[in-house]
Amino acid sequence: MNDRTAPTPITVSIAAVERDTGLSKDTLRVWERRYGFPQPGRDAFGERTYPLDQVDKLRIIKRLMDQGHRPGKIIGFPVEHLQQLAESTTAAPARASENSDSYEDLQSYLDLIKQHRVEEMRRQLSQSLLRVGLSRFVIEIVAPLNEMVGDAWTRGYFEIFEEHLYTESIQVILRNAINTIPHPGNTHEGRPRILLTTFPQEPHGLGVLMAEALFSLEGGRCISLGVQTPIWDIVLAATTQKVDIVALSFSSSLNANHVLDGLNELRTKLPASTEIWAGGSCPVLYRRPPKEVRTLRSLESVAQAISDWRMANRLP
Amino acid sequence: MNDRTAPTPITVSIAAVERDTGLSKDTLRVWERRYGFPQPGRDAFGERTYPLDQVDKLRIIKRLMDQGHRPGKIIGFPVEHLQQLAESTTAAPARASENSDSYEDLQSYLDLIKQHRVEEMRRQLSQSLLRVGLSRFVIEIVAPLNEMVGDAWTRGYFEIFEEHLYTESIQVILRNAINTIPHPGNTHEGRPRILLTTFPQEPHGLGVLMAEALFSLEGGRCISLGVQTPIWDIVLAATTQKVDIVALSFSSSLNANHVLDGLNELRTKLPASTEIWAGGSCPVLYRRPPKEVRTLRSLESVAQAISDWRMANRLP
DNA sequence: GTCAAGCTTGTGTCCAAGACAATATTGGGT
DNA sequence: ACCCAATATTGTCTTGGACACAAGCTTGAC
Repeated sequence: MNDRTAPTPITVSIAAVERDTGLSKDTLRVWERRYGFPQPGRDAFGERTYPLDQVDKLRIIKRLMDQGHRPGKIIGFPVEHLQQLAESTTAAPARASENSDSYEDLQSYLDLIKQHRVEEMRRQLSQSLLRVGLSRFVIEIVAPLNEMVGDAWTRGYFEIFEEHLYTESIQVILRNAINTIPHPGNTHEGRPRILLTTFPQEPHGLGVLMAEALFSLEGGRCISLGVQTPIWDIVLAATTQKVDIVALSFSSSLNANHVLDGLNELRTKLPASTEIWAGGSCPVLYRRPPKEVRTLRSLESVAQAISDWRMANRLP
Repeated sequence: MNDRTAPTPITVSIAAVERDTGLSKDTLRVWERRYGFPQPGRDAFGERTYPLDQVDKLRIIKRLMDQGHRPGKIIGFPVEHLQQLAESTTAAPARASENSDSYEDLQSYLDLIKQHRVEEMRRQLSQSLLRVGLSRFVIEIVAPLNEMVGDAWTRGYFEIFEEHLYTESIQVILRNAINTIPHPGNTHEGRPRILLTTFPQEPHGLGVLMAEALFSLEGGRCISLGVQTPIWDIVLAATTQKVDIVALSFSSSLNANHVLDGLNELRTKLPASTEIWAGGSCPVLYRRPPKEVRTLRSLESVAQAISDWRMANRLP
């Protein structure tokens, strides 16, 4: 580490490559051994020195891997081919299911992000929120937008920082809106009490925030732990906070077995009186829905779920 | 990695220890070889399994190293001795500067967390905010509280979920407060424009949020990317957003070399006209401050830094 | 045709002991 | 008391082998 790059600025150390590409040192060495790429030179001390063009290629490969490609398949391709591959999937698949009007609206948000007009995007989001109300805003605008942004990133149309800009904006708007929801009066005495968080492997927090908005609108009392809470701590928190429901959000990037195992473990450690609700875009939730866990297939079903809970627990 | 902790929940893998202590795998192995500590057991596959008490001791050692101690000197001491050492050097100076009154107040927040009275804590935080104003609230209450909560967690006094409850509460209060700051008028035309984020290894977002509050109060225009932005994306965002300053937050758990290398690399990739400001509790920032980077040793210096920038750039 | 279970291959992480540059500390000479 | 050189400490890099976990493919049941 340090400035070995300085004397010969055309090559960088393995630590720098790890930083720049996100590929671990171990991975870099094992690729070199197995695939013959990258093929760094050596400095006077026998340590690897990576030319910049190889680092660039590694960055592209990493990006394609994030999109689902496997290293062994693509590592041999020349850079031009890889770039083609990254851009070839960029074509926009028109979404037939959306009605054209709202789809146009949503698309305009993507354009604003791509043009980096963050303030204008926030202004328009706020306007939409005021126009349609928080519930419809979350269900009809934020949720599909999330998906479109995720898609756009997968296709390489968005850079990571553009996704960050979007996420931060939505977060600001949603948190602000949640703050304006009046605290539940005594009609339901703030029940159910709902603990919201994600598993340790899940860093995405927008799902939790959307759920918090909808639950709060229904008069539930939300206690959010943010993201990435270890299972044992979820149990501790649920117990000490005396919650009725533990609600979890799962994105599609998660490993199916981890999700199911985690939910089962949580189920055994929580008292039976505490319900577990799971939602999000993770496919396994709906293809092999775990027993003893309520899966919320869509955000529209949140209101019904709360209503069901109140019915079952004899609350108005 | 993964759930090898599940069958015997009292030990953790080397990757988990690296994540929790900030000590690299290489360092952990070489300490074991040289000093005989830590001394993890082995699982069925011959891989290291660290008991939790050893992880705790490692955390204390890391902390003492951040204060200038050297591993070889202290690694043999028993835990109690290390704790004494840690408290004798940290506790006194930090608290002495506070008047006893406010220290009592801060302590009462910790008690509220420990009793899980989240709503009451938020109410009191809001009151404090109203009483002293956002600037003093951030500097005199949130910052020392963060430190105390971090301390409490390393000592095992807090569970992870209690830290999450605290973090979430502060986040709600701060974001709400930031929202109420009126947008800068045309006195400074919203300059400087400041990009805020953290490096990929840094998941803690409170530092960014505190900085955003203070910068905004000074009339700067903040663009936050949230946490964990790759260096290359920081450069892209800084360019497209035409920011004057890139501000980064570093917690003490980060590896010193990674921080310095990352800052140096960022410096070479950003145009010279873009300043880099670095703040947070990471000791290396102040023990070996990198050239061409402005380090903000304390939150109080934020106002001065903004003022300096305006002076240097001929703005009122 | 759909889905679960079993099998094969790909892939990342871990292990070992040795080497050495970078940083901190000590000692000696002015 | 100050500065430079010698010495000690410490973190990161090296090699090649091993193996668990995940993705993809095939088989078989309904």
